[in-house]
Amino acid sequence: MRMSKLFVQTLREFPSDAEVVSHKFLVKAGYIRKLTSGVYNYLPLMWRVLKKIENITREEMDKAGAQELLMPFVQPKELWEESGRWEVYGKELMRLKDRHNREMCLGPTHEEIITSIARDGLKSYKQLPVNLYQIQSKFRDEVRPRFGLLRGREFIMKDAYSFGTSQEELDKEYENMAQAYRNIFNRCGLPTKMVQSDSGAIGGSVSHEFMVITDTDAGENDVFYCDDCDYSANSNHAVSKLPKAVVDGAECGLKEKKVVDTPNTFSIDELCEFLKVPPSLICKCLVYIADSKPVLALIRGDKQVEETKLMNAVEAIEIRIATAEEIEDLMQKQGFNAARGFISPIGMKDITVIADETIKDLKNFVVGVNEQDKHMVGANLSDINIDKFVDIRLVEAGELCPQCGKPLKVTKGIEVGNIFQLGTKYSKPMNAVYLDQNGKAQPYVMGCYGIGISRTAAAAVEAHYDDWGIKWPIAIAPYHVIVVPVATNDETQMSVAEKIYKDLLEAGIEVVIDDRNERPGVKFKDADLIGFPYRITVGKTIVDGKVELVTRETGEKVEMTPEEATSKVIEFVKSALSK
RNA sequence: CGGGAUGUGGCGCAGUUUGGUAGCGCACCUCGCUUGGGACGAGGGGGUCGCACGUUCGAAUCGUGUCAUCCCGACCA
Repeated sequence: MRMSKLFVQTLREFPSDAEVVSHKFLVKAGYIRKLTSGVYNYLPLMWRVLKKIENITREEMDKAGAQELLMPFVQPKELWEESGRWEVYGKELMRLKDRHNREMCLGPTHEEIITSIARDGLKSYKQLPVNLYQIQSKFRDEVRPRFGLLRGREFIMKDAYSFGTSQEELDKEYENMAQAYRNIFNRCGLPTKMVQSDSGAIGGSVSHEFMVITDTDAGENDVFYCDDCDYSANSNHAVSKLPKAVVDGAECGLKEKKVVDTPNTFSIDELCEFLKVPPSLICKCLVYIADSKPVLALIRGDKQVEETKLMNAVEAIEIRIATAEEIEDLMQKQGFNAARGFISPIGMKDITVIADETIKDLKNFVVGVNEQDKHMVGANLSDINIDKFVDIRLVEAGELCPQCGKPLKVTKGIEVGNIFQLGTKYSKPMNAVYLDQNGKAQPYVMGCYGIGISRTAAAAVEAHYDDWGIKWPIAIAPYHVIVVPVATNDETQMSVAEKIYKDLLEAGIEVVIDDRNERPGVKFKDADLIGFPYRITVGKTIVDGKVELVTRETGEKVEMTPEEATSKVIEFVKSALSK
């Protein structure tokens, strides 16, 4: 490719609306352009990167025995009603009507469609197991799209779905996919961590996420991990053992149960200060709204609630903390007069009370009594009605690994892939069945496996960049090398550059020659920004028969003959791609 | 959904307070000059200021409405 004809416009400045490095550089280097909120044009350079990631994914999926197909982007409401998700999916599902006023949606994921395909085509146990996948655009109408390609509304995803006859078969395919995913991300030059996670709205039981660990602020997930063993988990799923804390009020002189005045203690801090007790002695009571019903969550005062865990505990689809008005409303209905800071399960009727495991160990503790400016001290579990004890606690760094007891660490991660065990969550309601050996109809045991292709590209930038621009791993770089003649009006430089260009092309290397009549500074800056893994500079030193080979990743510059540079690049690229 | 802010050529911005018919840098075109880290000079093309209505002799500028975009929050009693 000739740089003079390459469709790319690099910008002198970062776009004003970009926050994270991948967004900034992808726009500045001319890879993407925003069309509307959360929706981007993939310009030629970007499309080359995306196709490379797609192809690596495709090769590894095929190698793992999966079969590619392509499903429609527009889907009919009827299928979504069968699974029950038309009602529960919420506003992220982009709904529309056709000219006949029939309701449709844009696919945010394809469980419904693939299940309908499977039940039409997979009638016998003899055909199973099967794994089908596609690579396609998805649309999710995010509340707040941001971070460029990392959290867009339209994005490219590889989604695979497996169908089998048993949990054993699913376990096997799940591990098979986990290995395929490791291969894919390794080949993309992106080290990932496979972490346990919550299965969220898609449902199912077992699930893992593949996280790219970065030091940039683009990671939206907290990942807890242990250096001493293999434990790692997303914050919505992580568990831990707690270090020792004061959990018996007797240690602070709170042996006797009584209600005391605690004026203006709206927060845990204020309450602790007033009563001279540590926060670990307080039974914190939070009001949540789960699917528009209030629930009470109890947790030790020094700990925080992980909402996803709580959501699962009450089997809700949506959960959020109650507003001041909702609390007021609740208190009125319950016949109490107390505001935030004094809410309590004591005396509440007809309301679900979920207590975190940390509450179990409390003795002679402090808890509200639904009376303004009062708390009960020396309280015990027998004073409270609790529906169930569940771990609803948000893990914090420094707490102890559930497997080996060493302190856990936390880091930011970008989720680029996930795998779920769906079981019969979709096959049952959609009556997607096969006939077993006995001729009996059985629902498929399903798994689903996703990779955010466009997000992976952005994550690669987050993981590989410097002040000057992107440093693509060779396997997913739009081109492998750029040949830069410093002065285009110098015949020797140009003819040597053209020769190198031609030789590289013939060797199957993806090469760009910067034939623009620009000053060298412009060419070098663009090359660094766009992120070519290698640059061969043909300049003045050509009179000594030397050109310069620059490695973008390390910045290393070596002088050598044009022939040496050519064969080095061929060697480097071939060896990198064979990995 | 709540709060804040912004919409002026492809990108980044000034002008709006104190209405007078649009400007700067980059990018783009032409010529010259230059060629190892975003040169320079000269000339040039492109926008009616998100949109609508209104006030006015006159609106980018004032008013009302509307659309869009971005940031923060939706967080712990």
